[in-house]
Amino acid sequence: MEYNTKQIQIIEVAERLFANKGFAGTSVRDIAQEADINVSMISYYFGSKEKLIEALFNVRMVESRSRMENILQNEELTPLQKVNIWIDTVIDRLMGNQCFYNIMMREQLSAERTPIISDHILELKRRNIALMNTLITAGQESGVFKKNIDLGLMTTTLYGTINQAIATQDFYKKINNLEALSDEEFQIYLKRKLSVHLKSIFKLTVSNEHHIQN
Amino acid sequence: MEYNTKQIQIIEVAERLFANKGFAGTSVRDIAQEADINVSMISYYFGSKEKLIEALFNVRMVESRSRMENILQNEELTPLQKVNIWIDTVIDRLMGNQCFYNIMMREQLSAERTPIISDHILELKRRNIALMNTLITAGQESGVFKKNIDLGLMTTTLYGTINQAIATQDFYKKINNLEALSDEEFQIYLKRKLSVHLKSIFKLTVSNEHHIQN
Amino acid sequence: MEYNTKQIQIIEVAERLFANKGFAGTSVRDIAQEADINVSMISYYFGSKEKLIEALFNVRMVESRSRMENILQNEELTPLQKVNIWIDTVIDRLMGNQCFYNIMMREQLSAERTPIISDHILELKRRNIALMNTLITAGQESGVFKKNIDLGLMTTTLYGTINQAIATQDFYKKINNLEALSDEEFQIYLKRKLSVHLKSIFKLTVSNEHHIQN
Amino acid sequence: MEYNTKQIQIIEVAERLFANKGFAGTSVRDIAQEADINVSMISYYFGSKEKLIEALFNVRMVESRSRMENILQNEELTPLQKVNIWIDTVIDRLMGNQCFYNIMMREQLSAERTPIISDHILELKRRNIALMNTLITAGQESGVFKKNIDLGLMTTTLYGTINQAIATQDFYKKINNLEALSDEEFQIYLKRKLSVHLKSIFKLTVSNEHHIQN
DNA sequence: CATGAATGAGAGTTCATTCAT
DNA sequence: GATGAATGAACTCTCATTCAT
Repeated sequence: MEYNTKQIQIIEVAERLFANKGFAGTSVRDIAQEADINVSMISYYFGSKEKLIEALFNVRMVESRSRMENILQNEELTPLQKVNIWIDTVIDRLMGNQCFYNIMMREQLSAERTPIISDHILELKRRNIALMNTLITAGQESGVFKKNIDLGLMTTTLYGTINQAIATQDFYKKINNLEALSDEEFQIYLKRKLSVHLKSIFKLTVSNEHHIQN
Repeated sequence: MEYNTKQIQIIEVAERLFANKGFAGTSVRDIAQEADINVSMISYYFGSKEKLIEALFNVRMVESRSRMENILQNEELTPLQKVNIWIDTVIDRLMGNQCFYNIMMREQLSAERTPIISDHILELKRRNIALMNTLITAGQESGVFKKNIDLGLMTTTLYGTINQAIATQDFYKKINNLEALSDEEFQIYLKRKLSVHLKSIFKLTVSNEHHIQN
Repeated sequence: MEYNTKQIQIIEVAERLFANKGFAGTSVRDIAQEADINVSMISYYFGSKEKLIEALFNVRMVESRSRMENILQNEELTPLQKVNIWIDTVIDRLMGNQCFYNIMMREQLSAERTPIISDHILELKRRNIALMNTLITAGQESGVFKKNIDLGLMTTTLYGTINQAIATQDFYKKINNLEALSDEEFQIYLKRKLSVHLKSIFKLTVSNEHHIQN
Repeated sequence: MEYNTKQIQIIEVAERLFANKGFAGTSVRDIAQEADINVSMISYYFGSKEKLIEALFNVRMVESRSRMENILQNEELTPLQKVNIWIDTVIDRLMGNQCFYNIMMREQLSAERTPIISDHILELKRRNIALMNTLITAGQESGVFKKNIDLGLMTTTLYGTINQAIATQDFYKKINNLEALSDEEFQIYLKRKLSVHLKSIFKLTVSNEHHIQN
């Protein structure tokens, strides 16, 4: 499905507003005003407000596809290095698309799910789990990773920690007296912190390396 | 602030609906219908829809107060035991009030925050961080906990993992072929899994014990 | 029809609010709050909001009765003196019950009249016209008043001027730089001005005296 | 500010209803029904019910502007002739826009004034007083008008008498047995009566002419 | 192809009144 | 006799969408 310039523009405005005010809390008039278009354009271009958020998911989901497949194919990296790169990739992806992942989080919290969106999310998760499974299994076979790793929960911790960090970043800023930092500086700071934190957790939880180190 | 039986009933219905459909996505007529009361009752009892969600936060926040203070005061427990009990307490609390914590999560995701609610959340977090800080510091002083623990991120991982697990429980059920389990059974299963998983992470990340054990 | 203390209290509050915000613009809750009583009291004591304004008219109309009859019976006064006293009486009555006459004015402006109130007003006017008619006729017979006086229009001018003066008193104050005066002082000032003004008009219009004077 | 045909139509319906039932007593549904439009049109075209009445004042106020300025510029007329023409102009204006001046009267009676409307009224009055002032002063300078004329009160009498006559026209009709007359006939009759009556009052009160005549 | 006008449904809230006590 | 709880209707306004052009 291809979208023209105007549609992309609408989608981007909608993405920001849906993230800030929620889907139901955002009116098509809000979107139209921010995007500087006529209200009827949303229905005209997408059919309905519902279809607009579906379009948003289409665009963002397609974008995120086939980005991670490459990590695994690099044969020069150790499994742990791959895990670390993967962690950084997820951090970058989530932090770089906070609006979108905010909407996705909301959508997951919702009981009244739009099938198309649910399908998108489900597929994305399956793919992520599958990729990670390949990665972990390879590590286990070469003996550097523990057996009995609950992949589902590890993924939950990875995504959950990042999502929670994004959702509560204002609080984190306040608690750690980082209010002097600019938005950009703080984003970089938080990414770095999350990276170290999550890699540490994964190393300790997943790998056997620390046995040797200590 | 005290609420009568009818008000409590309305709050409970509202809690469920706000969790399922979001605040903006839930109309006062939806609530009235579910609670089998007249639409005007919401304004009558709470003043407005906005005030209703504030009342909800008042009730739930008051409930959760002074539940955890007791853990720390038990002098027979080791710091790690306290951390483990604390983890289980948080899991029980979040999983036992999924609706409410769903709403709280949504509220955090929102840019347009209700001041009263934001204040509630901020205060709750400060209290949690402060409590955990006491706990961790005690462990560090007795030498069983590592230095340089980022408490903010540890808390983020704890709450983030549980929240993510709750938000994606349907997916988790599907992935792990647990669809045969009843809702109740699955809740118990998930709690157990989360407990083991998070305790493991905390033990590995926070304590020095594994040096000796291994 | 007799009203108890509480009813009188409600009527007085209602009178002020109806004057300030209009009948439709005043809610029974406004009245109840100002009168410091329960909302249901209005219906309880008067039957309905509609009946309340009727009660108000009952009370005020009864009060104003038989006040003017005495003027005519004083045989020591000349017809013109009687007219002048009558003018002052009307000024005092209207200015002293501005709230009530405000409501009466509004009621007259309304197309959707309450029959009982309309009847009250109609009866009051008939009485006033009849009284004045006696007065004027006596003056005409004794030769001091002109023939061909349009009593209806003279009354219209009398009441119209006073009502207009009351309605536009803020403007009059501003125009004549009287804003330094206290409310009470200004009321006295305006009464005096109206008295002189209207007496002058009536003298010139009604009596033959100025022929002699000049 | 320009209004399209539909807006003008709505304004006209609103004018009549506001005059008949008051602003608060008229619902937007009433207006919509009478104007045969959808309820939402009022908000759509004017923003709100409040803005609708402001629009009404905008329209009517603009209309009445620069109508009277011409009277003064005619150099062939004597001051008294000018006053008489001015009286007829005011009668025509008020009687020809009874609905609007009814609303204006109500607005003046209200304590809770809409600033924009109050400003309109204030400005209109200032203009009228200023114009009349020019007229009277010229007459005084040429010796045909008395000194010491209270312009404010004269204006009050002029407008007050006409407004009162309009407000009580049903009563006047009844009192003078004019119920056989059609509405139109009665309007003409009343205009004529008011004209003679007010001109007489003004002549007697304002001019010195009658000194000579008698 | 794109637009602004227009719509009916539904939003949250307030209304005058009634009911049970 | 008096009250506070509760009601259903009505309020103004905004919603997503459709229509005519």
